[in-house]
Amino acid sequence: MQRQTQQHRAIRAALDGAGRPLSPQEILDGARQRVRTLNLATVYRTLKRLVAEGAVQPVELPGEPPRYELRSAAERHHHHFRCRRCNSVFDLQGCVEGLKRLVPRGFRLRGHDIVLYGSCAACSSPS
Amino acid sequence: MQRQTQQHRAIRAALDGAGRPLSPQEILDGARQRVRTLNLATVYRTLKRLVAEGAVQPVELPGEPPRYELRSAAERHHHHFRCRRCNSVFDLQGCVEGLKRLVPRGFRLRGHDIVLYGSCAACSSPS
DNA sequence: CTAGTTGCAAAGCATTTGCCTGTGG
DNA sequence: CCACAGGCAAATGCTTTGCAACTAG
Repeated sequence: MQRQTQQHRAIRAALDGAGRPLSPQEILDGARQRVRTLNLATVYRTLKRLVAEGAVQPVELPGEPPRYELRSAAERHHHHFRCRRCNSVFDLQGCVEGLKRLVPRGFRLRGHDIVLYGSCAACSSPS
Repeated sequence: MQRQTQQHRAIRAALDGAGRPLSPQEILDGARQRVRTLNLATVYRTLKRLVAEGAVQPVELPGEPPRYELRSAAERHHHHFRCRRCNSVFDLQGCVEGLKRLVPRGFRLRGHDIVLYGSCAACSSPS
């Protein structure tokens, strides 16, 4: 059964407030503003439970540790953009067509991941 | 400068003989048949050099540890297909258009990864 | 109350690095 | 020769786990 602890709430709040996939460390940083004593281990344990119960969705990019986002923000089919400067990951809407063309004869296509790389708005603007 | 050590040769041979992307541990296992004393650290160091000089290409799929393949097998821009049944990874030729449409205003697009999932020819055919 | 949660520290793993020995050219 | 490469072990960095203390219900 799921207890309503302040840590638990702080972690959900951090994910909710971000609006983009966060790493466990980023979640810790965000959630600590509400619960000073929050521990990284607790973040991992809580994430595990949230993922198991479907409230949170892991976002895995090639060659990188997993990030996490609220399921509500990931309800629809979407992909991700990673900024090579600040390393943040952003949700993208929409998708592309023509993926079937890439599949060799005899293969059955069931799903796909698309990750775009570049620099985000903040990092692109000459501040 | 690149020395022609037996370890170096054994690692290249292992990659060459496999014909598919290998994990560092798989490379160690394969190359040890030629050089018994070969060390995992050496595999990592050698891979790093081979990647740096462009002889080897890392293959990173979401949520999985990196694998490595000889560049000759990955010459052109390409993407990957991972079979969810046998877990094999296949090279795909070609690419898709319309990726720019996904990018939010102000973002700069520099590159992308596409991974398709499904079942390969062997796993799709009712054997 | 009391079972589920948390904090802390230690344990795990995969990968990297320091350092001294070995060897290719 | 001798600088680069390799072996070994210790050091990382990220994630998980053991355990005693704590707290939500």
